[in-house]
Amino acid sequence: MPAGTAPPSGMRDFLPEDVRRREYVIGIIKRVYERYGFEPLETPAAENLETLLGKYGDEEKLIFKILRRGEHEATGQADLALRYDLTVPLARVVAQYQAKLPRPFKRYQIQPVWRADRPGRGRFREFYQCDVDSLGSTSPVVEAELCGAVADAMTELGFSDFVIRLNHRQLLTAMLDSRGVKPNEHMATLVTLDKLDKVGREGVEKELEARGRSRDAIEALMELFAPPQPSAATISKAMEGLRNAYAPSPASVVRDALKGLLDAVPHGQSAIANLKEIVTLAEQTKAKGRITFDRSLARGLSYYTGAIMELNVDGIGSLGGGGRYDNLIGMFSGQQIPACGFSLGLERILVVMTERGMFPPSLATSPADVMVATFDAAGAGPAMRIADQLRQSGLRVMVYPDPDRIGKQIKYADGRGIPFVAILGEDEIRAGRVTIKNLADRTQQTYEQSEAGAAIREALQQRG
RNA sequence: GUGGGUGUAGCUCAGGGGUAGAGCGCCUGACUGUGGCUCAGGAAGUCGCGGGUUCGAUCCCCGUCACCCCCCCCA
Repeated sequence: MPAGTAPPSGMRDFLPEDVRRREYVIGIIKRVYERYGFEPLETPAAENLETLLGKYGDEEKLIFKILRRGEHEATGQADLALRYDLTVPLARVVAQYQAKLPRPFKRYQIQPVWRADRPGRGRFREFYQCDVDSLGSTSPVVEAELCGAVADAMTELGFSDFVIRLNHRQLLTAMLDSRGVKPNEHMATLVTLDKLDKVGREGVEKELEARGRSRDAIEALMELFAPPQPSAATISKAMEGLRNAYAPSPASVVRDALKGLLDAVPHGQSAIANLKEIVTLAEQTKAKGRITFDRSLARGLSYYTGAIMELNVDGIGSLGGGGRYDNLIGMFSGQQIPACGFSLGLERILVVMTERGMFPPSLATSPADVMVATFDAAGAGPAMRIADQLRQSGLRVMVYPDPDRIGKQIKYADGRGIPFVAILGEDEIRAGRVTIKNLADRTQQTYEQSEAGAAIREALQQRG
């Protein structure tokens, strides 16, 4: 086996069938985002290295760096890097074009990003993100609308079991402060607590112990982050018919949970008020009944400053996430512009949709409606002429290029799912006619060449 | 980065110290202007790579690489 024909690890080739599926999903997401007034944006694959550094926290080791070129290449130094996400490039763009862009500015962006991660199920080194962001407003309307747009897109894609988990960075900070966790230990502690939904309470306690936390400190943290679930009955009622592990909660349940937290963490007051507003507003959107408050949701990126969100379905990691990042743009321009966004992971969505068979059958389309078959080289000219004629009547037409045995040509068309073959032999050419063979019902009929297009269109319509 | 598993034909995989197998796919013909079925034939593999043991290794041993799963992290 000749080695080295596989694409780089964690990166994929997309064969025609793959591209159709991807474009189907991207098309739906775009259409939904456009409905909310988001505008398209694209940025280069690479950014100056300094643009990316210092924005992500300790995930920076996963950035794909690009060596300096030419005579400087030997230094092994990098000056560029492939973009790690779409949010930091957006912040750069907004800082760069402040005068040109409206405020608020709403944009969506669907492009690949690169991470030097170890590939795994639903995890790639090159993958597409579908970002929506609103810049220039601190209103909770922004968060609520983003949740609504994401829920709308998921629903249009056919998902019925997704949940948007919600939390707040400032609330997390207040919670950790209240239990005596030092600010420089916040991130590491949060990363551990974030695993509550995956490894459970025991797993988290073990990991905290391994990180050197005292038994008392762990108790205090768990009491706050993983309290016994008094409302479990309410929740299970609310999620009747849903089989996912993440339970959406009615807005009232979310508000009750937040009220309870306020007593324990008075310093989280403004964050809690903010979350309540978001949840209440989101009730008026497609996110209604999809949102749940999750006090252990942390998210790794360090640029978040306010509300944080994560989109989940059962069986795979998150399908997307986002949050508010009011200070990021200021890192580029000096002028603080508040911002909030949400990112959908296209590949994860595709993995789940493929497993669940969520693509419409019409996606398995053929490359053409008609294939023109000929018997000898002399037929090539007439074949191309009639192909052109058929295209003008709105059909997708390909010409089989070689005068292979006719059976082989028909077999090719059949194998590609092309429903009709236009047979153009000596007899037909002489008579100015063409034989149209319907592969599905094995019938064929000879037409005047000028009438063939209409006949095929009609037959196609009847097939649906 | 950790633990486990797998590397044999284009694909899915079987086998086994003595020059390599199946199914599917592909090509040719039966059928010189008609596909899905059938039949006959054919092409195609330094058995992941390097070393060791052996008269002889694809098989046993050591190393190495790649891929898959778990942990980890994320989209």
